Amino acid sequence: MDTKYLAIYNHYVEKIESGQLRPRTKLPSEHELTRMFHTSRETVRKALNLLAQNGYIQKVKGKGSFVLQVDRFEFPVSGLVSFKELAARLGKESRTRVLSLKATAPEGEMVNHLNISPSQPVWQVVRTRTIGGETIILDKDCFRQDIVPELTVEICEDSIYEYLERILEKKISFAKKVITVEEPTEEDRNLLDLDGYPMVVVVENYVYLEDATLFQYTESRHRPDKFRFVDFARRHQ
Amino acid sequence: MDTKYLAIYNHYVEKIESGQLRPRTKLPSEHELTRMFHTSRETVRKALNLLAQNGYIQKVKGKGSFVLQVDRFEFPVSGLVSFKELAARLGKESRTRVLSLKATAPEGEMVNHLNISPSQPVWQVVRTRTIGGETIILDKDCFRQDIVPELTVEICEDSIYEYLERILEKKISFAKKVITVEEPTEEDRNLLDLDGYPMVVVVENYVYLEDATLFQYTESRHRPDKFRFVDFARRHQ
DNA sequence: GAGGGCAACTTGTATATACAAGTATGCAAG
DNA sequence: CTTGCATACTTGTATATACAAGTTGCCCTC
Repeated sequence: MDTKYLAIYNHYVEKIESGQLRPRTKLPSEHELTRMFHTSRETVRKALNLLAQNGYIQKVKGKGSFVLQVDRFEFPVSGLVSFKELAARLGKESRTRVLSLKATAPEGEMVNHLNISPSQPVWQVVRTRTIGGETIILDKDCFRQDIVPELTVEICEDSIYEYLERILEKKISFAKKVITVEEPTEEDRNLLDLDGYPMVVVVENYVYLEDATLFQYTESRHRPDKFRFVDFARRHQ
Repeated sequence: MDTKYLAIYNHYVEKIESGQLRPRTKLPSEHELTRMFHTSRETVRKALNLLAQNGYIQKVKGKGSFVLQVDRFEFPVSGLVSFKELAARLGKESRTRVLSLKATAPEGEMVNHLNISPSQPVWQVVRTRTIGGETIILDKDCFRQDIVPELTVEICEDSIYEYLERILEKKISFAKKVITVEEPTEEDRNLLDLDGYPMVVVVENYVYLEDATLFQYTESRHRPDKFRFVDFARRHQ
């Protein structure tokens, strides 16, 4: 709700996600919107382009903007969403257990993943995620200690992202994800309710701040039957 | 190379992907770029915002635009890329085999997936993809026949996307993907070199045209060890 | 009735301008 | 040496205008 164009964007995100605007509905034309929101056409267009980018509407030259079907309440949603946000959306009972939390020098692969010197200490966190009584996700996080100076079990049980953004006022900017499928390790078998499943889905996550410094590497290991990734992509710009 | 801002965008995509511009390099300021490209600042900003969206650069208020590390030559790349485009990028020897191609009424699930009436005939194509001697992907495509009137084995062996865009001049606009992991079916076991792997990665793909009509549903079934999905996402806009 | 063409609409691109806000630099005062 | 401030830079937002290009509907002509 910061700027004008974000206000317009959020206004329509709400209307579309809540179902007040059905798919195939035509939005008012850009000229009408400028009148409705007492602003300029370029500002309206910024909002509409954002909506189109994120899959809410489709713009057709000469015709107008039309509401698309959104079904982004699936698990897990594409993009950058924390476990806590996800669980809240699903409305399911969930639990995060912190298995270990230690400050160490980065070990082996971590040096490469975080692209730092071995002398730069890091936080290493291992957590399991339980939904509906089943332990489904094993998260192994690694944070640069110079960026996250203090970390407690309580914070890890809650939401690390929330702590970073609200308390430390660090702004998470973007992330790269790599999804692969592997055989479970001994650790996976011990910590997860694998239920006989012979593979795990591994999501490697590289998280960057606004100044493009890589400050977190996460390996998220999922039981395959509970894994689901949804992606929306436009072919050309 | 259509419009000015796309020309600037493509100019820097090339320079960044080819390595001529190293990560952490600072781009010229927006004012400088307007002079360099003989255009206006807003046009430059359109190009830069596109670069930022797609993970090529990071814009920092008060500082400038900086080149990010791009490693999008991984397999398969995120977004909407056809198998032929992918194979070309990887430079590997690849082969597409058409196992069946028939025009039928949509069966069972297809009616739901394509959201059409049972009287609307469709093309059903089953293909396998072989890379480096191993048959790794099983593709089951379903196209609306009113949109794709003619389809031959030759086209299916080449690239259906290319045929659609170049010959039919249909413009693919966006797609939704859902990635899950399942146990292989009898069909998977017969047609793929599963090599003992007990699961397959299933990518459901819903492809839409510019007028937002859903015209294709594809189920792409991958051998898990050869599957890889890369995603780039910005947290806020 | 069929077709062409004009007019009025839509979104897309490009330009110019103004001000806000974050960052870096250097200089002067303490 | 440190602090604070002014200044010149950077990107972000907002506005107004013009024209291009695709779509729709209407009217006129044949």
